[in-house]
Amino acid sequence: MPELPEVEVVRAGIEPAVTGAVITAVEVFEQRSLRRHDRSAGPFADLLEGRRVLAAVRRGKFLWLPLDSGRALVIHLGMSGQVLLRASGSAARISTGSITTGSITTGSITTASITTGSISTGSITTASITGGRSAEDRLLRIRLHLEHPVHGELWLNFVDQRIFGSMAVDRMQPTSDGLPAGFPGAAVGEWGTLIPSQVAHIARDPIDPAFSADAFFRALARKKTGIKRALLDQTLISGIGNIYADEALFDARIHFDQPAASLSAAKTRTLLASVRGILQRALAEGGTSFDAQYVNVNGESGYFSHSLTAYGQHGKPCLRCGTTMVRAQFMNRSSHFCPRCQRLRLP
DNA sequence: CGAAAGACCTGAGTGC
DNA sequence: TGCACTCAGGTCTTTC
Repeated sequence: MPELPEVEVVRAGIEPAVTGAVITAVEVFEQRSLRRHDRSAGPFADLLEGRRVLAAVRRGKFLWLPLDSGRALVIHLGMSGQVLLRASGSAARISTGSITTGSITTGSITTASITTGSISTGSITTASITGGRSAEDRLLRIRLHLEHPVHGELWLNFVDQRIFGSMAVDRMQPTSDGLPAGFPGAAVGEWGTLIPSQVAHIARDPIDPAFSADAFFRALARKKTGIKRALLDQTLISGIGNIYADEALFDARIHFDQPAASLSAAKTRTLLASVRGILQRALAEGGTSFDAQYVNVNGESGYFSHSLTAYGQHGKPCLRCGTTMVRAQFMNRSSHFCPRCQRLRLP
């Protein structure tokens, strides 16, 4: 369940390897991973091969690589997607029975063995071998071959168990406010204020300098739905998923089903501060590097699970008051909260 | 039009 | 051992 911090870790991780690189070849192993690609503009691979990548940009959970063709490669990780850098020719997809896949030595990079520890929330849980193929092999959906002027030949592997994630080549359009489309905001060239058409309807995320808190508050006041549903609505505020929604609501002491329009102005400001605090803390903990990108884009430990105070904490005492945390069904998923700190207050 | 429900997905885990 | 079933949830589509 990659949310904003996890996607930013991916963006920052691949940025130095993809910026300036030329896409020399594209392999698609799973057509369903191209579900969001509009073929009317041309076949996916044809629109990529020979193009140079200009940058790596993110808004909310969407990531895109602007290309010198004027289009962009849009990446969404869905629930289980990963973007993994590998040295060209590493063992993934061609290994035969070795429990370690992709052991490479390239410059400062020493290994790229796929993680064997379990990741607490989704993604690849083990490097289990099936028929001599590692999890990364079996779940590899798309591979881009890159030629970088400094780093040489690289593979960018798109790995995705549940195929909720996707890649697509999309046309660009100006942002509605004329401001930089995402992070990083500094426009280097004219693409800075252009956004992929399929990302244009997504709101800015709360750590975007151009995010409008007032517009968010006004949108909340208009909503005839619960606050958590509003937090998960990417057209109101982007980057928040089930985990960080629960964390922020716990921090702000708000019940997940509290009507959004019923929150006081002060309470909505508190909530936004909680959201920002949670995301910034996760970002600080998830700092990554080019090297780390070779191992596991979600970080070797997977999620920022060690810092969770609400999500998955049902049955454990509330960190504030000691009351047993509970889990409730909500939108076909789970909400975790403290029944004492986060009471439903009907108007 | 907005809100809610359904569809899309796979593999780990559970109960019988 | 095997089988049916449940669960995880981001986003798009369909329904009301």
